[in-house]
Amino acid sequence: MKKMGRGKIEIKKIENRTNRQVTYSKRRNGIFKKAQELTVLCDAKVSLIMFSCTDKLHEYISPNTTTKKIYDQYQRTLGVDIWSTHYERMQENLRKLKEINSTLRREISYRSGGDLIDLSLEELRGLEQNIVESLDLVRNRKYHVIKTQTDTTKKKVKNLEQRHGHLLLDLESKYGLVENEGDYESAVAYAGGAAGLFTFSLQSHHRQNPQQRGDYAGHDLRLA
Amino acid sequence: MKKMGRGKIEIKKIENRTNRQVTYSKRRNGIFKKAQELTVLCDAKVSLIMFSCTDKLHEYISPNTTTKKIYDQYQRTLGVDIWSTHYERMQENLRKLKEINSTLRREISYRSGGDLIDLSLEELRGLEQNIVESLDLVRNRKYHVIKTQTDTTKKKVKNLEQRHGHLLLDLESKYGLVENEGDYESAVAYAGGAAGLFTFSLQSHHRQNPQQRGDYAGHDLRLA
DNA sequence: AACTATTTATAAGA
DNA sequence: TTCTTATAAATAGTT
Repeated sequence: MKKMGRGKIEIKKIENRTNRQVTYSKRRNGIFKKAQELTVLCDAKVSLIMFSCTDKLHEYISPNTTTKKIYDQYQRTLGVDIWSTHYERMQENLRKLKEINSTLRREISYRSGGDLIDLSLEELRGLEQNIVESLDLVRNRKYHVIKTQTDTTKKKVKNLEQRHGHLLLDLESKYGLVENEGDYESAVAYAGGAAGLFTFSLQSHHRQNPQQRGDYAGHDLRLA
Repeated sequence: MKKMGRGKIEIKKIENRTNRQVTYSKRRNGIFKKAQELTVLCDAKVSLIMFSCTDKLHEYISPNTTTKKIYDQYQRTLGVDIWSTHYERMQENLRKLKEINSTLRREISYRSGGDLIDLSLEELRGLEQNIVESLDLVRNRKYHVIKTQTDTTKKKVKNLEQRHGHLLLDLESKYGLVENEGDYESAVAYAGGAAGLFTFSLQSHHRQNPQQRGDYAGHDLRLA
């Protein structure tokens, strides 16, 4: 058993994993002890955070303070805190978003007929013109949708009528002339699904319930 | 000269200021060296922040990393990060604002006649109704503004006419009958400031330049 | 800041 | 991991 070999080591990465781990553990305790002694002897505040090469976390923090406090003071002392880029950019983003938000709200308000007192006659004319054009677009779209739905419904009806006709012919060829067409409705019901379209189509002649207006103007857009 | 006395010290606050300062300085260097050695020997990452009792800052940070990175990893490792309250609340705020923004944009888009493909027939009806009502409000406001301006103009004209009449009477009483009213215009000019109102009033019968529509629809609302 | 007697930390071995 | 111990390193008191 040789006891020789204890001695100076070169300061470079210890390649032997176990050895490195042992040294890490020992020296870590050494530094922590030193940090604690410094804290006491010199009335200092120390934050010491270490990650081993396997990313194990070890920390020393002086008593009567916290990591956050040290860090806050660190930032304050450096003046430009290390988050400034990230953090201030965030703050700037927030500010911009709020500004844009407010612009958007104002625009919606104008378009809804609010805050008009702010607008000049010229601006009012522009706004009116703009709303008229928008209304035109909305109406065109509405008519398009109605027409599409109507066409679809017509096709369905036509299709049903054809099928009804075929049914009648079938029945006639199998059982002779059918005198009573009272089964028509049940035939439609049997077709399934299409019935709803009639209801919808009829609805398109009802007037809009004024309260439904809120669906468009009533988003709760305030911030929490 | 006694050389004795070097030796063990008790770990408690050094009361002598100078002594404490010297010890702080020496031990600080000692710890920094240890930290650097640990970094190299064990491939660890170390963040060491110290404040002296006079709040002087000293820092060691392992090469190839930053204090921010260490603290970010520290947070991640601890799970609950110490800045969550401030930072994450900010992030949440940003998210909400963006969401609201997008809602507002959609609403404006609908109101301008865009993205209508997304809307059901019922929604289109609501939107149309809403725009009709808004248009009404805008038109009412426009008429009100026009009427107010017209009334103001009328009053100004009436006032000018009166003053003109008084002028004529004055001239007449001083110099006898005035036959030529060619001075009317200069009299108006002399009244000052009111002339512009005629111009404005006349403008109100011009048609809106279509390009001015952009005043309302053309805000650049994209984020940078 | 430099010196050095001593204490303290620690590398290698068990 | 922890203990041991020879040796290296740190440092308290001094200059």
